[in-house]
Amino acid sequence: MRILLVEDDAETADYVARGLEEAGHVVDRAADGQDGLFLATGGGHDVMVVDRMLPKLDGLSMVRAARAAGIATPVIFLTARAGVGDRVEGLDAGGDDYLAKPFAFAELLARINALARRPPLQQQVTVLRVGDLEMDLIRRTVIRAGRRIDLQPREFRLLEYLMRREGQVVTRTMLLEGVWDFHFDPKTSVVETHVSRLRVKVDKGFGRELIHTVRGAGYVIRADG
Amino acid sequence: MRILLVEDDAETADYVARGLEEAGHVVDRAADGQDGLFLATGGGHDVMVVDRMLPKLDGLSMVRAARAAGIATPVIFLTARAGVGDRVEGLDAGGDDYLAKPFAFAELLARINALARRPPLQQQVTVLRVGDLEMDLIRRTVIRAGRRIDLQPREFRLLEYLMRREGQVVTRTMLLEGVWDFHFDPKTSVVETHVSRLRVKVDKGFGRELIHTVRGAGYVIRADG
DNA sequence: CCTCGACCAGCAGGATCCTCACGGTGCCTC
DNA sequence: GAGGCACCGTGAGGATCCTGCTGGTCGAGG
Repeated sequence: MRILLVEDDAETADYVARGLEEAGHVVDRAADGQDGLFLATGGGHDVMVVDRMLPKLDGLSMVRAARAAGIATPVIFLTARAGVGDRVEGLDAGGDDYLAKPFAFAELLARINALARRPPLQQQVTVLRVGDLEMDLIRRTVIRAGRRIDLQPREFRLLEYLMRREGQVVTRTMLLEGVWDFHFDPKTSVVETHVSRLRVKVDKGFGRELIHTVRGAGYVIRADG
Repeated sequence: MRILLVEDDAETADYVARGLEEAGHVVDRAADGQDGLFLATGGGHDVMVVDRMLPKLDGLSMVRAARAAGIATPVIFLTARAGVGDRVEGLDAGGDDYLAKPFAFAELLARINALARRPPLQQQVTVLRVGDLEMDLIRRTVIRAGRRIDLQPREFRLLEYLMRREGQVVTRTMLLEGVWDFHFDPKTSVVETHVSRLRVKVDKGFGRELIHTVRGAGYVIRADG
């Protein structure tokens, strides 16, 4: 999930961004309302987390402007003030939720999930399965045929990306964007290298291969054939 | 607080869920007894609010099944019928409280708060075990392979947090919130320092290690490799 | 048989993590 | 209230390990 974080306090921003990234999300950051609005209008975010008090352009105005520009992305406001009046103001401006500082990160995460219209925690997909390969997203473990497989962070993201698109050919460009956050061509064989490493761990010694190369196109993960 | 709401009538469910969320709780929802039971057995709820009449599996049976599965979470039943006989039935099944529809939301909230403050009647977990490591929460003692281990308060909380999530990777952010009550990034190596100290006491000299670091993610406690 | 894409071993740089010594804080004792 | 002690957070320095790149090799497809 791609989340836009607009927060001027560096400490809070770092904390939130770190937590979100640990939870597997991609975070775009802005330190003031002007930059925030710019990024927001770029679109492509699933949720925005916006501080009310911001330099240059306050959070309320930023969200109003974004809404006026046709951006419908759900918004959660962060604020030091927690009065009812503020809450109404925030919701009026097009905010969807509201969180008073200081807040527990776990709560923010729960609200983000709620807003993104994802089913609540217990119901989300937490286990991906392709053939006899199994990935538990919460425990962060991968098991094939009963044997645990240890993966590096990047390998884990790569495998997750593939497994979420079982049977679908995934292009290099998709991988570079979704797994590496590269929005350009590195002109190296990063992807191939990691697919190779992944194969050694996931496919080698298990007989049937799951990761297949589609020449000229990309890769697929698939249980059959 | 995390609340499980099991209610098939969408209107009532929306109403209750919204109210609870506004009161600062996190709400997990299910529309029938089967889903409800599934979520309930996932654990982690402080209170369950359950309708008596549910599709697939009625509320009473659901709670009985949950109790049988070792779930001690307090339950409040919602019901259209308000007879004394029903009340007894509900309490017999393992319900803790009872509310007849239509009800005032404020009353539900009050009862939830009352229930959550009460220590659950069933025997709660007082001993955590991971491999040959054993933590007694009441005596505040830790024993591994028959040898007693003395831990400092913070070390104890840290180990407890890990053990309660055996096999699950715990991020630094989770630890900072759950063990330190920090809602910001201290930008120091507090966590690492304490994990290090904990390891010396818990793992050193016991051969097999229980606390593992997952680079780029966090830590896990696990008995096997 | 030639060409181009794919594969992968090896390596260096850098990010992450571990450990340790130090000092601050709060509590207890006298 | 001074002194001592236990506990904990800080930050530096070093160890470890991940990761992206290079370049040689392989093999499919034409």
